[in-house]
Amino acid sequence: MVKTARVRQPKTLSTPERILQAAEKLFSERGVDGVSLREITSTSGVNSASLHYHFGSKIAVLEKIFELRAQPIADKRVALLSQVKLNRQGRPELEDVLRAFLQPAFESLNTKQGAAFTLLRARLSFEREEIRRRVLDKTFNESSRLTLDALAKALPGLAPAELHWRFHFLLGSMVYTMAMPGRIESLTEKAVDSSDGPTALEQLIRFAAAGFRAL
Amino acid sequence: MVKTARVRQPKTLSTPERILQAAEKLFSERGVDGVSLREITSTSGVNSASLHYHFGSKIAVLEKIFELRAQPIADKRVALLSQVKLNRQGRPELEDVLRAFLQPAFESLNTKQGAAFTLLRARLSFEREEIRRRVLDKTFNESSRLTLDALAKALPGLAPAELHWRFHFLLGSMVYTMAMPGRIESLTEKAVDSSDGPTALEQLIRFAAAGFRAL
DNA sequence: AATCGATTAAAGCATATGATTTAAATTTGG
DNA sequence: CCAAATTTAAATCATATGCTTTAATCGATT
Repeated sequence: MVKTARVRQPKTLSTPERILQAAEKLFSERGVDGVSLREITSTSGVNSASLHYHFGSKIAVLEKIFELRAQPIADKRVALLSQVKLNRQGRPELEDVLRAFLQPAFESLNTKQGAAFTLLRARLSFEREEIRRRVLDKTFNESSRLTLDALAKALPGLAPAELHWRFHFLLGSMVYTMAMPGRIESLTEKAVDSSDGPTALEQLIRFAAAGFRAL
Repeated sequence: MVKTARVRQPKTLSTPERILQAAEKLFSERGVDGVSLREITSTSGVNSASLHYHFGSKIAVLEKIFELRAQPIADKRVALLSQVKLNRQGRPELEDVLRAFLQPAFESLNTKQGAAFTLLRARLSFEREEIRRRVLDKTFNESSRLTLDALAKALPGLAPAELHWRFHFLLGSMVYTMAMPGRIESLTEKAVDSSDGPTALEQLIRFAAAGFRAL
């Protein structure tokens, strides 16, 4: 056994990148409070002084992660929403809106890095208020607002209160599903594999579309 | 300002009860890892040696909380499920099954104590695997299994895989809604008040029933 | 009054934590 | 090549943490 084995990555990654990658993984596995700076630095093979040099604090690392990864997802969401076709009445199809909203998050489950961030993002919905507000809301509020508008257009008869409740439920299903890869419900063990992004996406779209159309 | 003010409760509560109540509240607000033993003891006005005397560790406190509060909810669920009426074909109504499953959790939102536990339970869905498995799964698996069976009966045409996915989404919506009292989505600010248990319950039943019936 | 479980204040232990500093070494780009 | 930027090992700080112990006291039951 080599003592204090250096975990030198193939050096395609810069030090800040190594830190962010390790932190992303650790945060997603055990939450922000469950991870220490020392774990981040030892996992990434980076000196603690270097973390301090580049970021300054643990929360700053978290914020950087979001800055880098959440914005593209939100942007993609906005782009997809703007591409949704309108029918003769100038209304989008419900399923199209749902897909535009959900797809960017789910498709990132394909890459290892994306999956870690997706899990982190889901986990963060249940993190301490302070942390949540700091990084989550600001990033996703714009795309969520646009989605709500599009949903309202797709469902002209639906009262705003109902729409908001159902969007809330959709968020819950989405976040819960994204937060569960691997850790399968003991009950649904064989049937549900939340790491299967495409299937999860299609299933959720079908479920939610019917839910939104209720009554 | 009184120094080291003792927070002597009206002594209707025993020391273990005071510990459990304080821990329940703190855990629900900031998660298990976010709370220290010292916070629990100082909030409850109980000596740390007393916590050690009665429980032995932080996790043991958490397990005791679940032992006391989760079982009644699961029991009530089972009771309500057994009372669901069957139609001529011997099938339960979907909405009745959903209500039997959801009601016990949502109605506990009414009392302050119940709300804290409900929030804790929801939060725990996203806690470290080890903690989750330890307290969550074992408590709710039986009632969930019964619910799945009843849902299958209410939806004879539905493939098992679909059923499991949709039950998974239902769990997500439920947990997410229960975990959000107070901390309102900035977006749905006025429309959605997750602390309004009865409304949340009815809305979720309607949404989920339609979702389960999709296709 | 004596007994025994419950409770307390107080201190302690070993370890972990977030953050910071220093001084030397290394890498990088102009 | 050289100066600036980066990275490193190592140590340090003050504080927090989970958990434990001791010795004294309280309170109710016998």
